[in-house]
Amino acid sequence: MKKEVKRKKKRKKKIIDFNVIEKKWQNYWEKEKIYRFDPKSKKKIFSIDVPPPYASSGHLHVGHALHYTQFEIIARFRRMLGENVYFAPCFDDNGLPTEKYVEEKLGISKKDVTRAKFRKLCLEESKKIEKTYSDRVFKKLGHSYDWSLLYTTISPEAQKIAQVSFLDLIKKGDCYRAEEPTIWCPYHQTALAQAEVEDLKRTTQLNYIYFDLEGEKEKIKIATTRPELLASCVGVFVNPSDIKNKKLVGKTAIVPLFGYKVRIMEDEKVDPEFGTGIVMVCTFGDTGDIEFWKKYKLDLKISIDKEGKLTEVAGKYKGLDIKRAKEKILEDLRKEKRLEKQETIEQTVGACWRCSTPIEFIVTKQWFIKTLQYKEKLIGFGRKIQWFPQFYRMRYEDWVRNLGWDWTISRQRYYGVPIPVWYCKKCKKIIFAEKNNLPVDPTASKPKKKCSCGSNQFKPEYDVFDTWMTSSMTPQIAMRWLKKPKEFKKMFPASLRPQAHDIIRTWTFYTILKSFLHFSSIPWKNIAIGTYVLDSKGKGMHKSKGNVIWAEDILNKYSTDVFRYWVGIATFGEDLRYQEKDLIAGKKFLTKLWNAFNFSSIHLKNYKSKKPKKLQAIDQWLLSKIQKLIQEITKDFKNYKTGNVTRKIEYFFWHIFCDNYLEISKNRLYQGKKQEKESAQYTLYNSFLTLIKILAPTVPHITEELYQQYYRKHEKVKSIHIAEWPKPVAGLINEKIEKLGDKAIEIIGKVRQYKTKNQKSLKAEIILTLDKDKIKELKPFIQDLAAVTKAKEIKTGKFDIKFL
RNA sequence: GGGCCUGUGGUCUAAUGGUUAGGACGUUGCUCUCACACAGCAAAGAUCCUCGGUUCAAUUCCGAGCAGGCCCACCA
Repeated sequence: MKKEVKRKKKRKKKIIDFNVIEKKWQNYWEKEKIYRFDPKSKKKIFSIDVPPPYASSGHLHVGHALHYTQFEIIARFRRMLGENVYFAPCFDDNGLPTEKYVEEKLGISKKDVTRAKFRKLCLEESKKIEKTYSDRVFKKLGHSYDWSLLYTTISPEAQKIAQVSFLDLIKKGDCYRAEEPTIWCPYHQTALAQAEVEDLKRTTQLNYIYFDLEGEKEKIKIATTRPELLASCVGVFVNPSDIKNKKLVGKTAIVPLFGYKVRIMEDEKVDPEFGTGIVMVCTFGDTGDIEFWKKYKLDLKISIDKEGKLTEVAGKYKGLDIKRAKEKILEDLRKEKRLEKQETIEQTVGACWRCSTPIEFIVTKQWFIKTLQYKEKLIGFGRKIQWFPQFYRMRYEDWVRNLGWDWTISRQRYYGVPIPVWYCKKCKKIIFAEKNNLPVDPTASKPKKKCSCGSNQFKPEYDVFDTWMTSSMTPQIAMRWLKKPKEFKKMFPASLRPQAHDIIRTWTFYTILKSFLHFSSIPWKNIAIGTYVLDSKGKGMHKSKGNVIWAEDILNKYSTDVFRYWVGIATFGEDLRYQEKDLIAGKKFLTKLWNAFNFSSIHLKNYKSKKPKKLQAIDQWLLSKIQKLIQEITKDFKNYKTGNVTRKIEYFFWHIFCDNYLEISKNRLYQGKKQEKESAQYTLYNSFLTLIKILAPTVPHITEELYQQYYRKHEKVKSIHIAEWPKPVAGLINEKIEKLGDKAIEIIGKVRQYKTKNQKSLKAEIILTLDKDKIKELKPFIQDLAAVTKAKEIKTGKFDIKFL
């Protein structure tokens, strides 16, 4: 009972109020402009191409918070290394998510209001969300952005850059408008890029349909999941090696219900095992159809329109949507006894990544950027960039190699960057906006000059750009390509692009593409792929699975620095399982750091920053080890191996510094002679300062607090975050002394073990007997050895311990 | 179907071509020792996924397999 009371008292005394510390220093950093980028400085620039987050008003997933904090730690490290860090915060407020949010929040549909009005509403809402987001997320997480460099993807500057990019590519011949089969979402009624298509698993009916053969009694059976496309059938194919069907080649089939004739041809791509081994090609059911259509120059019969309804090509089925048309056509086939059977099969189809509506392939006029002809070049540029970890480069290369389409950049949406183009109503000529008038919204303005045909009547381009058209220019937007071309030149290519691996095929690819097309340059020297957070069982976190951990809950429960410590154990490119015990360990670590500081500051009260003539052996031992630590973690940081950094510091601090060095030094600090004490104080001062410096990028609040409490008055620099990163001093590395010190610690361990086994208190006084050689060797450590093991006497002989 | 990554005590992980495979969490015992019981000390706990190969020597290198994860493609 007494014990309990005493325990509680003690505990109360030592608790750190993280909340107070965090707010205090966040305000201080802001007030003192600690993280300002200095455009005039001659220091080496480290520029970061930050992923613009979509500022959702909802909660923030731990994975997302980790991702943004992970490279923020790198920014802090580089700043302390003495580099001029260009770290611009940003928001992505361009595109469908914003449209959807505004529609939901205001209870309107974009179709109810004018385009201009809707865009205005989107802008207003984005601004509001971004404000709360930056306060609640970025500042709360202690991020060190230079807020004066903020940009948003819908800002006039960003729009201008997207439009300039477009015009430049038109000029270079890398951008064109064409009527092509395009990936189409019938729900959103817009074209999509290959990257926006996701797999959708579903069960469907495979229908076996009889086709007549011209001039023959025999019928053939064709299996299809899309009977509604019968009206678009433009050819029938079999595999040339398919014995049972080969005889059909060259004959003519008659399409049921519609009665027209199509040729039967052969192609190796046909799988003789699927269905009946006979395929009908329609324009268009899937990418295979497009391939056949192009390869054999088949007819074009468009039977599905932009809204997903059947066209006049489908005759009496015109106007029906895909689902109804399928039902009706199957019904009619059944009536005509042309439907042999139906099989239920599992099928994966491409679907719109936002609404999961299966995509269609529709021929429309769209704008494209050339990609296919540059594949090899783009792979080459990918190799000029350093990837962390390196294997992710393979993902990029695989994607580039397998590209099947040029990039469709036009979207049939409302909110987005407009395509700066008009069409002459009279002669249909395309009129491009003038570069110095950008950004321009063609629906709200007119070309400055008449068309060359003399007409003054124009039809604006209503389409807007794919959001990646802007996002692919983030290095240019972030570093003010158009506004400050001189500074831009100094910073480009950027130093670092941090990003998630799931958007290598989009963001990475498009950014490299643009940089290649506009500048013949790589966009950044390094790309670091962030950590992907899984749940404790190793599964991805998804709202639908109910296993999501919210960052806010963790921050409230454990504080920002504890959260950041957890971020610190992650390594770029490696998955991390979320486990609460990791946060508990982080919390313990910070408490230990706090306590070690309390101890140190007591003994450093009257410290005179003067290096003693001779450092004692144990001090040399610690200083030697710390030089190596600095060497290693500086290298690890440069290679984005942040997990190693944290692990190494943790081990050093806990086991070398606290468990051994401090314990051994206690005697000297409490009752040592002047010389001994000064040596210990010097070492303590410098090693602890080094420790909080190397921890500062990861846990910026507590390290600032400790720095300000004690070191500021000695070191003068106004924040630890702009203090100089420790440099390893080669002269302090001493292998011999390290080995001896390690041996002394080994002996201390043995003595402790012996005492525990014999159920003696660790304070029990002993006589320690050591080999003659060992005593000689360990002479510099004998005094410490005696003090820590409570050895009254150290004698020569075989290793032996006697209790007094 | 193709590509990439991973596989170490109960759990999470580290290092390593050659002594007792390191640490954290958890478990057990002892100790409030003057920074810290959110601590210290100690103990128990591992066929280093399986099978082959290279080697004097493999948990480590190579190959195959199994399992998990991710990306991509195909699916008429």
